[in-house]
Amino acid sequence: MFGHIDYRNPPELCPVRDVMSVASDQWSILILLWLGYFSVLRFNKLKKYVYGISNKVLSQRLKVLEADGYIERKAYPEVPIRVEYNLTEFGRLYVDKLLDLAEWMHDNSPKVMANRKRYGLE
Amino acid sequence: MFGHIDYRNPPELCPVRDVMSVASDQWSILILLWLGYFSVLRFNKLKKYVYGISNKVLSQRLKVLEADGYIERKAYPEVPIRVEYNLTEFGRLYVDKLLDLAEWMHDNSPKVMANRKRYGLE
DNA sequence: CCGCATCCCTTGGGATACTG
DNA sequence: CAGTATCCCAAGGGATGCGG
Repeated sequence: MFGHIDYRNPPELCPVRDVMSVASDQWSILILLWLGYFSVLRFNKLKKYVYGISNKVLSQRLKVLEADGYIERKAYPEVPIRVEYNLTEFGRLYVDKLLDLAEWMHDNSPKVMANRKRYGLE
Repeated sequence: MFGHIDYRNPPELCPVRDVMSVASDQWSILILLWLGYFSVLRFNKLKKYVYGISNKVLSQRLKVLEADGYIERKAYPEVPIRVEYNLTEFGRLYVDKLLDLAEWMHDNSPKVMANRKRYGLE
């Protein structure tokens, strides 16, 4: 344990592992970052920005992120229907952390790449 | 793009996505956190703490983390062989960020869980 | 003890077509 | 337009046994 967190448990018994598995999922991170950048995005815009994501995965991730309280979904009953996604206040807090992390990775990716090369992988 | 990072690219063209895919992998995170906590760990200890990980995945993640420069592997040619893993200086920097994130998730997991319940999932 | 090699299996996820 | 439903595939990952 680190202070009070015990990762030495399966996800069912460790909320942190559980929460983390959603929040640090690759696709979810990208979704959150783009929502942070644009504030509001519709399904197909999101799909365009989160390059390579499929319909299925996008809608699945959006549902989970909504359930966990990171994002908000608003549907306007027009024809054709219009749906908008945006961060909640909670989600915004998390995105700030993600941005910090992303910035760090950007700054250090050259180092990582150099390491890989030297190591012989890739 | 956020400043200068363009996530709107496949991982091959976006180093950040690439680096992130290693660094924010679920198993890798747990490995790094435990190494941060104990400073030095041997293979089987690691396997014990990173609950649920298999031989195969553990050794694969260790190799990648080493290649990317987060950890260091030292093999002592005894019989039977002894191998120790520890963070590099670079890895330590990253773990500090992870710890911050983990702390945040710990603090907020009740909120997330409550959200989920209210949402009806799970 | 470390960790590779094997085998097998599950399941995440891609592509596409379709509907409210 | 926003998603669901379907089908299908590749690959990640678990368990185990062996070898250095």
